[in-house]
Amino acid sequence: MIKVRFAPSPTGYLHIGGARTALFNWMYAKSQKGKFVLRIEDTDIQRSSKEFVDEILASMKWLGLEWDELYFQSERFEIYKEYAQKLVKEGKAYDSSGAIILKMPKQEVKIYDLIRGEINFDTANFMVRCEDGLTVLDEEGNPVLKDEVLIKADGSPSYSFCCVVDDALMEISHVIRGEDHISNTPKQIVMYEALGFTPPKFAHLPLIMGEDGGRLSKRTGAVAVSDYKANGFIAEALVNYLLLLGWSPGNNQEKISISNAIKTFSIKKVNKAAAVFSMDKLRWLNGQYIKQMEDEKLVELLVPFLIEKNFINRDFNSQNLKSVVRLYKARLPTLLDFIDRAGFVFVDDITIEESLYKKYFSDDRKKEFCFLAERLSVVEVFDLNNAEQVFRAVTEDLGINTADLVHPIRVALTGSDIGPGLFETMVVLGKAKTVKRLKEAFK
RNA sequence: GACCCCAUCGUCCAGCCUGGUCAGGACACAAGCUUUUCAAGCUUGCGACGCGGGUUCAAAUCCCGCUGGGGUCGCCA
Repeated sequence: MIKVRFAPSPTGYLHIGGARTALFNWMYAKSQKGKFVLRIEDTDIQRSSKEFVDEILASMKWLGLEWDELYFQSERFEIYKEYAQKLVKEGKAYDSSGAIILKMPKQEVKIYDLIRGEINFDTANFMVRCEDGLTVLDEEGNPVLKDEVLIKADGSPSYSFCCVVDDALMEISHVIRGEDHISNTPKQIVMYEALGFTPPKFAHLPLIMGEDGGRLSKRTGAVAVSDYKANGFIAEALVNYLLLLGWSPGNNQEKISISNAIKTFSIKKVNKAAAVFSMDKLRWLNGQYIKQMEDEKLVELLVPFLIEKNFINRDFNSQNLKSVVRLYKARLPTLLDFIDRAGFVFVDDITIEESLYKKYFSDDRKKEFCFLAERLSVVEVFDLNNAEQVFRAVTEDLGINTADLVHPIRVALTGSDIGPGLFETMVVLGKAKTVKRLKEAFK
């Protein structure tokens, strides 16, 4: 039975790197018909918080990474203590002013990593060092090995120890985690051996780097999964982007659902090299998902953003909203862009920037605008066809170039000189607002 | 510094295991088409096997070294 786990620490939000680790664990479990365990590593009582636990659970659900079992390490302190004391009795660990410390044996440790192959360590390299960097020697002149803390002086267990005890007790078959954990794997293997447990198989995922090549940080883009949600990203798009970061179905496919991905997912095919996170590509992919999404679904996702902005209230007209959405769905990298670009539809009055005013309103078109407004105001059915016909007739009557009027009018109606076709925009805005904004543009 | 990991376009990924197709796709960038502006879409272009040695008839692919990047060295997780 394949069983994997994702073990975040609730000392911060679920970040993009953790999400990728969780995703790969989840995919591996699903592809192998195994189980996915979520283990909250809240042994650091000071730094852990309920708020972060809730945020992590919510983010996991948002991404669609449901778990089969959920554990909290803070509820298992007695178990860890019991195993530590067992090691003391067996002479493999010792007390030191309240703490329990594992005696580090001098030995070679082999790790078989599913992604990287064999990795060799020698515990002789885990030496105690002075502040000046020199190694500490014993009476015979041999380096003193650094023993591992199992239980801290305050009685709380150390990370490595809980991890080993839990993985063994929870019967985790594969430990899939970030590459930053390679270095503490040999120490954990020593613990497995001391406890008489068989170590699981390991797979160390390449890290995700920021666009500057360094660590992923706030400077290089959002880090928390919840920020991506708040910034208008689609969960499926983020998952799609993340699963292609270090893995590929092998056929140059860029858009792939998680359910299709698990059909061909193989942990052995995961890349070894770290990947740089590209916000540009994520935005492009997100736009692809938005463009191909059902209108109803898109409206549903947009509603919370619109309500928050006070653009609509709870009894909004979903038919109207859907027509606005249709107009914009092909040009949205994120849901937030809809708020920015289509906001003019929902507010009573718009403001026109000084620069746009200068650029498009330097010629006084008050007469033309009002003339058009009058003609539009008597249109019975304010649809695309009629709006365009009236507009064309007006430009013909006035002997004016279409383009000379189109651009200033777009600015007058939307507050921007970029956007969809003018007549579609008018229809979506509605007759009343269109006429009003035309009349008031030159006031 | 010590130990460990890694190395194909600016970025992500395919090709590597099982040497032999002008090294392929995507993002970004540039140009064109379309057009009522902006997107979207379509077409085209730009652009990489880090370096040096081997092995071989033949190396992106196998081996070694170098260089470069990253990770870890907490009674944090």
